[in-house]
Amino acid sequence: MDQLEIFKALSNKTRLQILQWLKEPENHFAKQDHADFETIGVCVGQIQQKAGLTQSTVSDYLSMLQKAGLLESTRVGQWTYYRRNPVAFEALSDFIKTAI
Amino acid sequence: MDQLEIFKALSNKTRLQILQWLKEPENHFAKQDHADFETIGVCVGQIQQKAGLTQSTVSDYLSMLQKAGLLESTRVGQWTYYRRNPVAFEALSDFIKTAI
DNA sequence: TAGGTATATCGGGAAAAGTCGATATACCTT
DNA sequence: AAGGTATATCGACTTTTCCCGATATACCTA
Repeated sequence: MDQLEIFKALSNKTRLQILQWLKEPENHFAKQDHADFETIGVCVGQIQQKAGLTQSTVSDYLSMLQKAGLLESTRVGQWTYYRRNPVAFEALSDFIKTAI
Repeated sequence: MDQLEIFKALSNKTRLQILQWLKEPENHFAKQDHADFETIGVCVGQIQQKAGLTQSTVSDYLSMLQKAGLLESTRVGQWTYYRRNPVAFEALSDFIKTAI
């Protein structure tokens, strides 16, 4: 776990918001046709639409969050689904409580 | 609590390190003449020396951490002592566990 | 194979953060 | 009051981040 990389990933309003959305997908996204976002996540297009930024920016943001370990992704056909990685948040929460 | 401001404050190697030092001052700093760092904190000069950056940079960093709520400061004579604000870390740890 | 859709990557211009040296401020001592 | 020490603030330069448009890649369907 590279905490510095994680904190950098969290240092952006839109990226923070995306994480909040992905915490409760059913409250923030329309139901998807080919995937249950409870288990596999939400596709890039839906996140992009909600964020109101360009596709390239949102794709960048998601891969940044994934590189930091906060998100996981699954490719299914032409879609990439992103979802929270709960373990990372627990570890980070712990780091904050015990190390700094 | 402005989480975005907090995460920005945490997005720097030296600032993260300062927080780790201030978590256990007795393990990282020499005893001070005029103050007990367990209660009042560590003065800027000692932190600067350990960080190896200029005085102005470290002063900036400390005030940034304080603005974010992570540190508290006390002025005594010509010294300013900085110490952890434990409540802020608990709140942040909680935010990470419950909101994102 | 050709065209359509979803996502990723690349290159760049603008804005913000990192870090410094110089200077200002505050306080202490004589 | 004058000089010394500790910290804060300012201005500038460099590096990084933000966010875009354009293009590439991957996959699907007819």
